[in-house]
Amino acid sequence: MKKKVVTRFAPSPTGYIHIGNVRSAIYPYLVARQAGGKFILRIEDTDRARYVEGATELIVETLKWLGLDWDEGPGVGGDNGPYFQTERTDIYYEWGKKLIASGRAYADTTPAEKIGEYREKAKAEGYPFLYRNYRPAETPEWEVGMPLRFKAEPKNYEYHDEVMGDLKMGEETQDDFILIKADGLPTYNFAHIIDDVTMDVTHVIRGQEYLPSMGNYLALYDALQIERPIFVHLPHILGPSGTKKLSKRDGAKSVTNYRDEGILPEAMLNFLACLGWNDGTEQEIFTKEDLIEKFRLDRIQRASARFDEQKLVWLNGQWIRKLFVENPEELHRRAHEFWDEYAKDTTDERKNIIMSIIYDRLKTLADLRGMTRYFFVDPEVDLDMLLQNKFLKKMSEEELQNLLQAAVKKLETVEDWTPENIRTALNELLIETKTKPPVLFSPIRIALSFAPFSPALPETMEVLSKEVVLARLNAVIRALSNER
RNA sequence: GGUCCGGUCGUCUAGUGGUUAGGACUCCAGGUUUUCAUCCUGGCAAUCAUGGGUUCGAAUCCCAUCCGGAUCACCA
Repeated sequence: MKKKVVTRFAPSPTGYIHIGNVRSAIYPYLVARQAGGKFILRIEDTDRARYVEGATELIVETLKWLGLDWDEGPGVGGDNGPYFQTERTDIYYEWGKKLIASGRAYADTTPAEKIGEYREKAKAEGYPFLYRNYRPAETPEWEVGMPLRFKAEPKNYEYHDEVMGDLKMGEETQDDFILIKADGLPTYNFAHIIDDVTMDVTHVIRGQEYLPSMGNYLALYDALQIERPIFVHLPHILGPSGTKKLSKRDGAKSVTNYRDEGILPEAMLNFLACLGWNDGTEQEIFTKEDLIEKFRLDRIQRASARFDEQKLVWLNGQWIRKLFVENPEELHRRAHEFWDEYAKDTTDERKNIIMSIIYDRLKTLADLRGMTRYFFVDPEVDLDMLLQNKFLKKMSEEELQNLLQAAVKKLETVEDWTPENIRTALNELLIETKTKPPVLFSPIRIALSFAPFSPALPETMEVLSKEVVLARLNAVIRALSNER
């Protein structure tokens, strides 16, 4: 019988999840869901020095936001727990003892300074440092509190990686490495293998920085006589300069930063999944369901990809439009926290109307703040914006003033303030003033909003109300005459 | 330095022996929207890292070189 697919995301709680490492959560999730298997969240918290309070919550929050639900792990439990490595020490000790019994692990009380000396010596003599060349002759019986070291028996290993293909690890890649530290906690190198086997994990999906350690891991699977899982090593995501892998040290933003900047989780998931993966077609927009259906491990790119925020923003614009068309209520809900503080006293109904005329100009939800402020408060009159406009540059201030004056007079006559009536009035005005559309409508648009973008004029005017429209036009007329 | 991985438009990529090397983002131009943005159409843009082979034919197969990245912890 074929084994049930089990994948996992196993972050260490040392801070937020950034763009560079979230793919190692997305891909295992997709693999598990596609196969109808399980996706486990495991917290690798054995490094007490780098442990950050609250980091687990941050991880949970990020995964939830992206829509990556897990079947076992913090918050949901499961039969293979605990899901925090610090709570699993008995399991590691048990497996460590197996290795001691088979002669493949030994207690190593060599002081760090001594190891440092060996390393220096090897470096000075110009050959690679391998601890197994300095293995102590006599070792005490192991007990918790002593470092436990793997005893390498180097071999040539071959293995298959779903992304990288068939690979070899020579003897020089295998060494005596620490399994359990002096603080009684296991190292990643040991713990992840024990956890994976005890949790029946079938696919190890992680960043390719672990590739050079594969010799040691393969040796461990071998010594423990456990079956190797399927290996999937993901290429790195590079920062904007393209020269370095994205990392917190170099200011990589957290996934939730993008949420706060108005990126939709659907867009983020879509973007990240397609950074270094594609289905071979020209499709660009993928829903989570599309991804679950179409994702294939063997189509993951081998080369590192650069993170391009511009494309993310474009994709987000696509998703905002898609969401408005398919589920406007949901878009309104998501937009809720992004409205300008000036809008706090505005009814949801009015906000929804504004959204319906502005949504196709939004690239991020955060654009809402700057792009809709003039609906709530009178904008500051900025005559330069008016006078520098490409259609109005040639006009004198007097001409501009007359034009706006004419607009006021015309709009005053509109009784029933509907977009249709406004449109009709503006069209008549076009004929009466003998001007071209850009020349007439640009100053009106600018006078009403003083914003770089605004929706169609009649709709904007309707939402603003007749009184506000007339007041703003008059304010600009006054400003122009003061200027003269 | 040793080991490992990689290398197609500026960026993300399609491509597995025969293609005018295709698409997307960005940028530019035109059009629609009576303005801006959206949207549509078109354009710029890769001598497929370089040099050798193999072959009638190579981005695709082989070798070498170069360049880039990762990793060499009682971190993960």
